[in-house]
Amino acid sequence: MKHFQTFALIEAVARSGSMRKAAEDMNLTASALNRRIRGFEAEFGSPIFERIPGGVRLNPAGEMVLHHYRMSKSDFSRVQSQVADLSGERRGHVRIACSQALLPYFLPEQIAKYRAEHPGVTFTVKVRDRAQAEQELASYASDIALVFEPVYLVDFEVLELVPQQVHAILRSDDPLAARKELRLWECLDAPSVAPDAKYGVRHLLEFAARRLGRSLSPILETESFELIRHYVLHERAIGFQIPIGLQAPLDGRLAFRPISKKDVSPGSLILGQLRGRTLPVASARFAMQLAAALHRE
Amino acid sequence: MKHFQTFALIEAVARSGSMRKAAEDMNLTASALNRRIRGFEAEFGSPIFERIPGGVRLNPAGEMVLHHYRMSKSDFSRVQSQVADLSGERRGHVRIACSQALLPYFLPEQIAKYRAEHPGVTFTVKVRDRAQAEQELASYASDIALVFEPVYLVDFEVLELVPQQVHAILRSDDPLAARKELRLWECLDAPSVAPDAKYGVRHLLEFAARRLGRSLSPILETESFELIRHYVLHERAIGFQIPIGLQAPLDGRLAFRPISKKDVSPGSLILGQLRGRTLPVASARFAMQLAAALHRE
DNA sequence: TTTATGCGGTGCAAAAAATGCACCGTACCT
DNA sequence: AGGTACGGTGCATTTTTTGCACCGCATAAA
Repeated sequence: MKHFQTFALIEAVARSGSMRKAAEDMNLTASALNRRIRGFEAEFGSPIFERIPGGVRLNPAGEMVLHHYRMSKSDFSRVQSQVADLSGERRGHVRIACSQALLPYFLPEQIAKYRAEHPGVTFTVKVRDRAQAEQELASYASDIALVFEPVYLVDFEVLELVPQQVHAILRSDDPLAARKELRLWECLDAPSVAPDAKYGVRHLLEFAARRLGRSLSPILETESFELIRHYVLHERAIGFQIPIGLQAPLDGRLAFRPISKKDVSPGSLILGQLRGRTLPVASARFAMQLAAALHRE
Repeated sequence: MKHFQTFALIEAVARSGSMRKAAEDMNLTASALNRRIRGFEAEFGSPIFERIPGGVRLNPAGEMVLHHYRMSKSDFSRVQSQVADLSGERRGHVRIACSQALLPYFLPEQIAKYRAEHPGVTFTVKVRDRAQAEQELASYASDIALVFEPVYLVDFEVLELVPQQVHAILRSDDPLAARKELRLWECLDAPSVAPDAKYGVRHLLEFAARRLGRSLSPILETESFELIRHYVLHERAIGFQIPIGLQAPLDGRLAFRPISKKDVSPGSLILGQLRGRTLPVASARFAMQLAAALHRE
């Protein structure tokens, strides 16, 4: 939208820390950009950038301005979306920040389902860890978040919460695969393939292991859940993941077994939005669909 | 602010119901205005005005756009005010909607007191009845409201509440003036001068009279509290008012006596703002001063 | 029914605003 | 000391906005 143009320029400058770089990003010359910034500052009544050697940086006033911009922009697009909705168009764009575990099965299925009913709606999916996901909401960069074991929960409004028990991922020919449920110490005895420390699954495991006086010493530690799933096919090892990210492949070479609740307490997969915010129609409806689907999980 | 210009034009058109009139108000030609409106509608994706014979009218989409604008504008000026504040300037503008009773003594004193400390702050005072005052807040036309016995209280956040007993206004030579406190039936026997039905004082009196099986039959009914105060000097009659709007004139010709709480229950004088809104610095500080002053009443 | 008035909308030329280019002074880094 | 990259500015150029004149249309008065 045109009336936000100056703010968009400000945001670009803030992001790149340099007027010239921002000017290039936004397809105009540094001089024009410079004048717009200075024009805004004059009109606003106070500088919003601190001029530092090598570039510029937002000052506190600028931070406030930028926050105002992001709020306004998001509210405006909400209005736009609601208007489109009441004219029966069912258009819109949904921005989601989610944990990795939702990528292989849950989200693609849900998005496809939604788009089957509303082909005019488009999606942006950002993969974020639990801390970043909340940041995404707070800066109005995403509309809804779907994360496992979020951390702060400030300004985070829970729309749906579903407990997820940590599961072990192992080869189906592994002796342990014969069991219905595994105990944690059984898993700790085997070589393990674990997600990075920033993930909720790892956190739950470490906590539970410490309670047993043991510790997790993975032979492979990674940020990629996909790598975990595939690695256990190549070496006898145990991976960990929550069930929503798991689905038995057709060839039957992998098995998933829950770890006993006596050892590892279930974590929460949480669907949420920024507290107090009114979402655009498409996002709100999609969030409702997600909530219903999670409820059935 | 320049980036709100198009919205300001939209607001002007909505207010006057005509592009040509609005164009004149905003000092540009109808053609330019027309193009800006159409340009906005195109960019927005939907018409916001309904073209009717004789002019235009906002459609529901337009209502939403206008509401977004008023919110954004108010938030932007809050940011501006906070920035000015943190640079130590103490500038700003406070917009108040209040009941008539506050005009003679309370508000002028409070405003003068505030301006003595912060000469850079200016004020707008709108006199509104209790229903209109809440409307003022909801449309972001005023920052704070100070009203007697507000009606709806939806989206109205109470900052301070002070009970006010209805007082009778009479000539000091009236026999009843000898009493410390009056009973309602005494007042009903005398000719009365009452505020209009939309005011809280009248409402409380009617309610109390009905409880006694009596009714108020004023010889003079008016919207002007000032007229009430002055009329009782000319004919033996009883006026009604809350004490915050009363202060004995120097010549001692008027007397004010509370009506017994046994007959008329006290009403509430309420200071409030729009629920959930963050006020500009000056308004917030002035509201705090008002709250403190009311607390002492 | 005719006429008159006022409305929104449009083509075109003039005015205003934003932009691009070339250049300045300055602070930092090598 | 020299090189580089930064923000800022004067001026010609381009883009956008505006004003004027005018159209078609609907309502209201003659």
